[in-house]
Amino acid sequence: MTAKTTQATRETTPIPRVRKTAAPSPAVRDTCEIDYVDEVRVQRARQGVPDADAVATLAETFKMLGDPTRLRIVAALAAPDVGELCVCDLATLLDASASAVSHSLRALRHLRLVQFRRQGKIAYYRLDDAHVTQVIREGVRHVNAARSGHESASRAG
Amino acid sequence: MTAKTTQATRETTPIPRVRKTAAPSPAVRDTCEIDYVDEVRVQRARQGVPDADAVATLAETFKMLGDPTRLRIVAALAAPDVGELCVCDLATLLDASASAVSHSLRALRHLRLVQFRRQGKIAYYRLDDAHVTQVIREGVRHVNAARSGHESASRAG
DNA sequence: CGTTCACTTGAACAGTCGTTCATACGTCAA
DNA sequence: TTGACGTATGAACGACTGTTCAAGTGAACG
Repeated sequence: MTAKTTQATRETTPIPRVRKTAAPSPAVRDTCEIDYVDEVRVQRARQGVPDADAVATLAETFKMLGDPTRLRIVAALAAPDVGELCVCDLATLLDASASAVSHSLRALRHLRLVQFRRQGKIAYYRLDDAHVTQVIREGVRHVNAARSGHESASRAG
Repeated sequence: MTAKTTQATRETTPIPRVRKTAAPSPAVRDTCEIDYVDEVRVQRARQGVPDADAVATLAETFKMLGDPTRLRIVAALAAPDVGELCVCDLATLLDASASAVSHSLRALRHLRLVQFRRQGKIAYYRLDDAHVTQVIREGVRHVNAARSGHESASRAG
């Protein structure tokens, strides 16, 4: 994947540690004694962490893809030239019950990851998020590559 | 994100449905009566779904990122020029207990998403998967963009 | 040594999750 | 209208998850 990671090099020299200002009673605290082992990097790291709401949203999306059934549904819909599939076909090709598929689709719909239309009795579902589509496609490609070829082609970040 | 999605156009004309060959007793089956509503697309979809092991691996990775604490840890380590952080600093900047952070890091380590080195008492953790690093960075960027700017800039897949 | 500190780990608990089962809804054909 | 069918949904159940708490490990230091 050639992720251009601009990370700091390994620090071997000990960093001057910053002590906490007026440390609270040791029984209450569950973090360590030192305020920051490396204050500069903590500052940088802090900027990389979004606020609570954004983290919750992002985590929900990942969690949605963390279930095998939902992941397979999304992968099926993300396949080239598939576009849309009905609940029946999804249940058939995933070898799952229509109920389980419907429940999964409901969850995916709730997060706006899929979209659906009705045509008579049949409900056709399709993906509704380009980012997720891209992530899934790359993820599938990555996992397949890691299994067919030799393993780790992308260690380190 | 401009995900170039090559999906089939919406099908408006009804598709000749393929009936199941010798349908089993209706009480046993939980899928629908029809074998395939759209056999061609099901074939394509099937190719997009990896085998069970690959799906499990991919799902585990997503599930790992689906927890807010672990996601924040990874996001912190994925920030530019951070490289590595110790458990103490992570606990401090995430406002979490050292125990919770250690447990989360253990899980991330188990999936080889992070790597660590020891220097005396301190354990320094860094990301160990370039794909995950990239996905996290793009995810953070996406969520931030969706929150600051107008909302859905990337509907449809 | 013995203490302190950063970190790890196991147990335990409350909360969440995904499935199945039964049922209900709306559509279509007869 | 009646029945069949595709889908949706709520309840319920077992399984899992992430946290806290308490205890433990090994390194540094006096």
